[in-house]
Amino acid sequence: MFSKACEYGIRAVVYISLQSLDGRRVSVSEIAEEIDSPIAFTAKILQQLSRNNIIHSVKGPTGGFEIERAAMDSVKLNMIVKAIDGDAIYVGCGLGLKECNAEKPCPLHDKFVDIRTDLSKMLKSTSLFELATGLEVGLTYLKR
Amino acid sequence: MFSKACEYGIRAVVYISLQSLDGRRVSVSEIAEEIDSPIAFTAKILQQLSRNNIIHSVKGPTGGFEIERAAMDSVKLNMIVKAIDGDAIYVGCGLGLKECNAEKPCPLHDKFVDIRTDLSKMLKSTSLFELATGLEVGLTYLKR
DNA sequence: AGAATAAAGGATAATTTTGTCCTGTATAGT
DNA sequence: ACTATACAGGACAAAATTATCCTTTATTCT
Repeated sequence: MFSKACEYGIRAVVYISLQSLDGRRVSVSEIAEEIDSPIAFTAKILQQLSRNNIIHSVKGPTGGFEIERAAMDSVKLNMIVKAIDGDAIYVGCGLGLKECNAEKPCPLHDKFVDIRTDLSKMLKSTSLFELATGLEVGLTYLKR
Repeated sequence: MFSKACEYGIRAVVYISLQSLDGRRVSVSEIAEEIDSPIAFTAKILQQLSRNNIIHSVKGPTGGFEIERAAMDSVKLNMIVKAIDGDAIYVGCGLGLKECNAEKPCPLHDKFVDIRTDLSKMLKSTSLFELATGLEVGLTYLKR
C-alpha cells in the first residue's frame, strides 16, 4: 500500500510527536532505534519531511527533530504520504492505465474509486495527535 | 496498490476472458498489444497464472490462452492478485510492523483493517465475467 | 517427417526502491 | 576559538521489481 519509505516516515513522525508531547527533541539514531528502521535511510526521509515543513529540525548539540503541538493537530496522514510517496495513491488507475476516468474507465474504476475514497478520507482525517496519544496511553505500538 | 505485474495480469486475464466469450484463443503478442504491456514480461505473468490454473494455455499453432466460461464466474480478482502478488496486501501491517494484530496493534491498525476489509470484499466478489462483460458492452476500456 | 507456430523457461539487463557511507554545515557548551 | 554533536546532502551500493532475449518443448498442418 505505502512504500517502505512512507511506512518509516509515518512511524518516525508519530514517534517524534509522542516525544514532543513531553517536550523532548529526538535524534535520528533514537528514532531509528525506537521504530526499528535503518538509520541512514530514516535520516533521508526525515530530511524530506523537514523540507516539507511537516517536522522541525534543529542542528547541533541538544538538536534533533520535534513537532509543534499545533502541528500535531493540523498535520494529517495524507500530508505525510503525499510528501513521501507523492499522490499516486490518490490519482493513479488501479490497473495502471494512463487514461482512466469516469468518461473512459478501466473495468475496475468504480470499485476502486470507492476504496480509494475511503482510504483518502481516513488519511485526511487522521491527525498525528490522535496517533501519538494512542501510543502514549499504551493502546498501540510502533516497534516489531 | 498492486504491482505492475499484477496490473498487467488482471488486464490480461480480463482481455482473455473477453475473447474467450467469443471462442477465440489469444496469443501473448496479441494480449500485450491489446492491453498495452511489455510482451515478454506479460508472457511471464501469464505463465504464473497458467501454473495457478487461472487461465489455460495451449501450445503450438492455433494455440494461445483461453479461459473456460465456468472459470469466468468462479475466478475472482483476489485469486489473481494472490497468484501474482501473494497475500501481502491482505496480511501485512499498514505501517510495516512484523507483529501487528488486535493484541498489539500499530497506531493505524483499526483504520487499516476497515479499508482492507473493504478492498478484500471487493476483490473476492468481483468475477472475471463481470469485468469482461463491462468491456464487451463498451462501458469500460483496457488500453491507455 | 518436416516446417511453422506458440507457450515454457532460463539467463541476463535495466530501472526503481531501499539502504549505506562519508563529508559538509550549523550550533551548543566549554 | 575549539570541540563535540546532530542534521543536510552527495555519492555510492544492494536488493527488488520490471523488462528483454534466446533456447527448448509441444503441437498443428502440410
